[in-house]
Amino acid sequence: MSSPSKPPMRDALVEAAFRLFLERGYEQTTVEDIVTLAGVGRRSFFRYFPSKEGVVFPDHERRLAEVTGFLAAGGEGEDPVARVCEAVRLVLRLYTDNPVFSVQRYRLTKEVPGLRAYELSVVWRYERTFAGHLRERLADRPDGALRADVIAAAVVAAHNNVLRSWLRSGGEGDAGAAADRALAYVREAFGDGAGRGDERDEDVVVVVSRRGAPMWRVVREIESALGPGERFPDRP
Amino acid sequence: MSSPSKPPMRDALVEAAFRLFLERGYEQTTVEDIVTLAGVGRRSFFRYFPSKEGVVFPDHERRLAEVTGFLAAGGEGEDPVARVCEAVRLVLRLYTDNPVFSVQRYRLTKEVPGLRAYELSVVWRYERTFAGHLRERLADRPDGALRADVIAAAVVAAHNNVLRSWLRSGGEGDAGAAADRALAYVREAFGDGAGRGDERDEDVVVVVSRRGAPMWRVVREIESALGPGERFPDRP
DNA sequence: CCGATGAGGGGACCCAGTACCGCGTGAGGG
DNA sequence: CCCTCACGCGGTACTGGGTCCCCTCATCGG
Repeated sequence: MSSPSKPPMRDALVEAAFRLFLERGYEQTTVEDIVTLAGVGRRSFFRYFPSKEGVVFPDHERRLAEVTGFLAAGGEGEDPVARVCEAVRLVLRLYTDNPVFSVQRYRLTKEVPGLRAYELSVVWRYERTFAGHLRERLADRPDGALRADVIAAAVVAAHNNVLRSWLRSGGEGDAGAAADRALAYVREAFGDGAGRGDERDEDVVVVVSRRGAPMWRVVREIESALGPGERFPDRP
Repeated sequence: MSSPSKPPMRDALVEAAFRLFLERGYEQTTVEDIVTLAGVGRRSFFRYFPSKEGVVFPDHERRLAEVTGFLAAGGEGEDPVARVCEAVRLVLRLYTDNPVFSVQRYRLTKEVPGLRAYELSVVWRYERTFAGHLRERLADRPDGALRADVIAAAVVAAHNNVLRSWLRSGGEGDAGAAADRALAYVREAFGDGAGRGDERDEDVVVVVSRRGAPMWRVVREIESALGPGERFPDRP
């Protein structure tokens, strides 16, 4: 195992840190204060957390690894967008499984700019993981990388929207159901997956926007969109 | 004016900072080194930039203010998504107007995690500005806030995708045109923005996605998209 | 009994960021 | 002409996050 039973010292540090952060504020608490309360050496703090901000998000590193594994374990024929949506539900669960802790942390990150920045970088790593997964599966599509990036960002934004309003409510309500609704909106927006490759019946998708143009211009635009040499044949 | 003529000292600091960053690396350069090269006091550095990272993104603060003003100046009847897309084009121009500087900075941010985090927080502020604008205009829609957040994230992601590939290419190619394509994809995904704008020059926009379908099916789809009774006439 | 290993502690150090003060300069008023 | 007040700038010292190096000590295998 890579994580052979949680060291109790780590938990003691998180415990002590949050006690002090909530009591006197994040910036008014030094690492020295934390390790003193926890009864350990200052050096040990940085053995377990990369920075003072890191102690506020103690579980994300592991969850990121789990998410990566979850995506890699997906079957080949599966809808990658659906897979990513399930993965983001895993992330949401990291919050909803510990409502009190998450709400406390939310109150901190809302106030302290440094913590917001740190959280952004954490979320960014999730998003890049999702985008990477989608990029691989959408590589053969036109603008596959663009689609992957946009869809990943939309999924994360939907997750964040649901999470934030759940946190603002103090951890009340069914965040999971709200996430399902939000993610359904996203998937619908992208044609239920500009990613949903071959399970769609239609093998043709056409979008036409016409604003009083003569029809021959419409035809010309379509032909140029189709590429050189393509012309409209007669119908059977 | 709120910015009464650029202080030359500020530019000298940026100049000196980038010279050293590119020469010996970001983390190997101290603020002391920068101010020594620029021939000013250490204290002055922090008068002009909030942090060492700040000197790498010297223009974003002003551009953010401009974007905020641009969005606020938008007419009421306008498509808010279109407005946001124009705003993000403003952000892109901040990069494309100075290709060499942007590419140099890109090489830095790519390597240094601290700079990536800082850039994330900068981008986040743009995104929240966009989302705030959309939230106001979509407030009456069901799930208005969700849509606003997701669309803002998608727009930013499209921008980032275009920007990154332009930066990776060393500043070659027409990033503006690529951005138009990418943003068109986003607007298409969201129903062309829940209300299209008519400020575009072209009176015809056609997007065709073909996946090995027979041409007559393409034609049929287009005709059905055009509405009942519409048929393709002969070209002149 | 001894050497190796690894977790933890201690102290020195670097540097970003801040607070405070002191200096020159330049404009305006007596 | 001088005084002074404001202001841009510099210098110094301090706090605190983060790193490095070395020490201790416990455990374990030989």
